Amino acid sequence: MRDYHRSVTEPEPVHTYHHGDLRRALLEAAEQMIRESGPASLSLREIARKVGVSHAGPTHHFKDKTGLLTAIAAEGYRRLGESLRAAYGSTGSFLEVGVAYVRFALAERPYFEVMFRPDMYRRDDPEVVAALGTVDDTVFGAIRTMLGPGQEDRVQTVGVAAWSLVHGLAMLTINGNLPPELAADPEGLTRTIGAAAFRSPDRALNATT
Amino acid sequence: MRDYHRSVTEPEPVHTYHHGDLRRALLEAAEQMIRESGPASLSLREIARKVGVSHAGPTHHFKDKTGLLTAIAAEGYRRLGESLRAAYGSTGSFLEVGVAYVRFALAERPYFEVMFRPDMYRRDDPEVVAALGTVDDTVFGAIRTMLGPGQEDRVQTVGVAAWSLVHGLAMLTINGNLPPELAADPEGLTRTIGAAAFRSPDRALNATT
DNA sequence: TGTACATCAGTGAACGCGCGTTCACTGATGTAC
DNA sequence: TGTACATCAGTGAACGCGCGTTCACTGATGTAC
Repeated sequence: MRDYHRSVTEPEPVHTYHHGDLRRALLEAAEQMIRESGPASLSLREIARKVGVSHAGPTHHFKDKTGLLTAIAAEGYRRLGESLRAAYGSTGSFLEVGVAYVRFALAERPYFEVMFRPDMYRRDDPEVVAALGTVDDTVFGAIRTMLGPGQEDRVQTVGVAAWSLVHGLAMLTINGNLPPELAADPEGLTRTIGAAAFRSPDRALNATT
Repeated sequence: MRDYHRSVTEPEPVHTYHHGDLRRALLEAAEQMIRESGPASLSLREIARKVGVSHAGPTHHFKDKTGLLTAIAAEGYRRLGESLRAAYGSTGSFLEVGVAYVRFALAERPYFEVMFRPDMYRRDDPEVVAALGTVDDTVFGAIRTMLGPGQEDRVQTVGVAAWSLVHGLAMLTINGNLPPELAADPEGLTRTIGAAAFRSPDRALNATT
């Protein structure tokens, strides 16, 4: 249960016996189906069909449909946490954490979409809560470092501002609300507007002086 | 068709005859049902039931379910446009346009949620396109005024940055991702982070100088 | 003012569908001895 | 090494459900004369 995602990179373990790795296969099929048609039209029976298993099979690995979506959300938060941590670790830049957020939203769109449809899964699931905590730790750690000491009262506000900016940009890009020439380079766009808001006071996004 | 929304404020026209104003009644029922349980679980039959009409009734006013959702999206963009225009008209402040955006998202949440679920309605519907155009005109007009002449190349970037910020904030608030103490005052929060990013270069959201 | 008629909003039965979930089951696996 | 048994992953039939859409219809309305 806790390492099916790591084993994604391992060689397929030859489908002898019952199925071998149904749980992971179901999650991967679900991810692909969400990528193609969004999470709304997802059906347990169709996932089972795609994997080539009886439609009652999924029950043994996920209590019900919500259970499967909860597993997807948890995995999504885990991957997001890893992406953000890796970005911060390799660049030390808070801006690049934001860029990684947008990159994740677009590359792992199926996860991202489920994660932010809280009515679709159990938000109080322990794995979800734990993975979310990891994301928070990374982000707020980066903010505290960026702000320096004595700025604790600004941490939360800066966090929400940054999160809003990249989350909004990701959503608008995914939903096709942006002009094509901007949507074509989401990471560059993130750097442009992120830097304007968070990096250079003298070039902030305004004109009132 | 084109004025059912204006008549919302008029006295109920006594339900004699067939129904009188089924179209508007259906839209209002839909709005209320979305407010209670989100747009995903919306069903035409349930709307008809709620209004007290045969389940085949809606067909005469909306070709199909997508048609009804398209009408809701169009109405949503119309109302959003009015809200933003009113905010700008009465304050002349671009920041207050952003505040009005967030206010709209929370107060008219059913519309907002449908508007940004493009898979649920026909985005190329003429009414939708027209209403969207009005919104754009208002926003970009405000930006151009704020930036002043000779800044045409920054208009689009500033627009996307501002939109991302308020859209992200609205989504995160709606989805319950923000700490309760911040979510309690979304307008104040919008002013705080909006002003930081767009108003005072010397107080931008950073600390790297 | 009165009659005939066209319009069209709303009806109700019927269609076919795919869904999530339950349940008794089968049969391959791994383990105890 | 071999046998008996417990485990549990996956099966397939059955359930009951609500849905969107179609269709021939009814009956109230408004209009033409």
